[in-house]
Amino acid sequence: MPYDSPVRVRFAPSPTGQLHVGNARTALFNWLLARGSGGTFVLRIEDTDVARSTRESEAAIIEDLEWLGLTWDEGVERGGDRGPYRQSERLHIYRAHAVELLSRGLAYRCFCPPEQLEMDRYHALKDRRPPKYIGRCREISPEDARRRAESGEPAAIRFRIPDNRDVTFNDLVRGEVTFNTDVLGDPVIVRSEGVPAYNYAVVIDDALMEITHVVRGEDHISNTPRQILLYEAFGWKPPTFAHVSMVLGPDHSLLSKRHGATSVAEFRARGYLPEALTNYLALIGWSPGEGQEIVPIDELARRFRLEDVGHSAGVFDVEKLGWVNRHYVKHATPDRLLELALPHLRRAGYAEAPTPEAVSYLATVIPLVTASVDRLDQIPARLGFLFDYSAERALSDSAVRAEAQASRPVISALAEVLASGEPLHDRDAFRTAVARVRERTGAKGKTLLHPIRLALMGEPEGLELDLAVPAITRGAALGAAGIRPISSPAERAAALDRVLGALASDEAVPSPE
RNA sequence: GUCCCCAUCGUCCAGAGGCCUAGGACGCGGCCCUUUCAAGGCUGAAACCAGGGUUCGAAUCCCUGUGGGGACGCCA
Repeated sequence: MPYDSPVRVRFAPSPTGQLHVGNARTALFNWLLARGSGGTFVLRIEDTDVARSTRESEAAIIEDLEWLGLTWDEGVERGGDRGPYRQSERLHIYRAHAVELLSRGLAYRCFCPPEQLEMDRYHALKDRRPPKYIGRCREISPEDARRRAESGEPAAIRFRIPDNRDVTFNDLVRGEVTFNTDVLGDPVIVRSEGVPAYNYAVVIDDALMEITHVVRGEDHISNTPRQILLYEAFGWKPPTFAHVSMVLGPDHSLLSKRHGATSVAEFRARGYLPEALTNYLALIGWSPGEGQEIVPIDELARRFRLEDVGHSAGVFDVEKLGWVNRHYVKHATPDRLLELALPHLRRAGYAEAPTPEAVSYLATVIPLVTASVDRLDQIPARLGFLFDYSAERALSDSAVRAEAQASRPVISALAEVLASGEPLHDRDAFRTAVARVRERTGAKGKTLLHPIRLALMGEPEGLELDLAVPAITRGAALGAAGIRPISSPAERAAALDRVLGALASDEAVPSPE
């Protein structure tokens, strides 16, 4: 049995910006572990960086977690009996524990001004020494230190790291890891403003919140020995640690903004589905086995084991995310698709304020293009043939224009047939019209359909005409129903024929070029 | 610089000494379908970082090297 007691895990973001997909993956792994084992998932906000933390970021992160479906049982906005869950509201707790450490001589006051520390660091780096705190204030007597602090001299509190000791822990994903304390340097646990520092606050919180498994990014692995020493100082049993590998960009550096979208919010805005993102994120550094790739989140929770998480960093592959997303888009219900696609259509200016009729029209037309789309924000472009028809633009490519000019008879015939015939409400009506054009011109195959496509859709490629033409016809019948008006097939054919006619008479006159 | 972690196709994973002439997925190429582009189906190319051990036998274990990543902060 992998986990003897009920698992309590946590995700502890600092509200200093958007939720990064790498952190989202960490949150996901925690969530999967909790859900898969009937454990508890705690959300704690680490807002001890007063300068950078904002309530806006906190709200944004919470929104993203909820959107992803990574619900938490205990924590901010949900409560629980081990709160408060915002570190800025736990200052008294940190203070009390720091006083204890101080009185036991396990911590000491440090009066080194920040500028001094910066210099130390600079020189250490220059002399190729580890840039750790050199311990200048280590030996100040507690009495002196207290006097200086009470006289108003700014003092941080540092934790005393013992000399030359091996600290070993058994990492659930990496196995046994050992650090010697000599590489460590005494960390600040309480800043001179009285606010706790990360390495200290996490320990207090994880211990008091009874976290059993600390699952976090590999970038924290070298913080672990310091934290273990802190647990020991308080006589607490450290949790089990599990450091999951990092997520990299295509160039193998840490995934960052210069690689493009990195935040959950951006992916949401681009029209990725939450289940696609969680599914894909789970696939970085882990595999459900049996060659399966498309696995819904509940199933992931059932199969996920920390022991199976890979050891090496993984490159974030937008292409594969796109593939996963496409899968979920294809399987989404029409209603949901409509709801999700509407904002994108609005932004494109295609559907500012659609009437109920227009909405039900859009509901029929959106599924036509979803199979060919990786993201929902690509839907407007795929639907451009409806809202954005222009005979002039259809002919802007010279090769296309040449073909169209050669096919002018087909286009003229089409314009005539459509001017007098029935609207092309369905595919049979369309095929009948095509047959008439064929009879009149003798054209068939490509020479028949290519010009017709160009005339009706304004594009040499795209959706099947059998599907597109009825959609155009029905859209045109709608008029201006809070959407951008759609011109009818008859109007389109006439327009293209007219432009082609103008072109022909222009060319009859020798051009000055 | 010091310490820590890591190392299988371009990418993500499978592989826990013989089942490996290394498997799957994304992507890429080809073919099919099709009036077009996609989608879909089929198919192909593509990897065990190097060198030493251990062993009858190593992608799998050990060592060294190399490469990549992380950390060393009054950021988290």
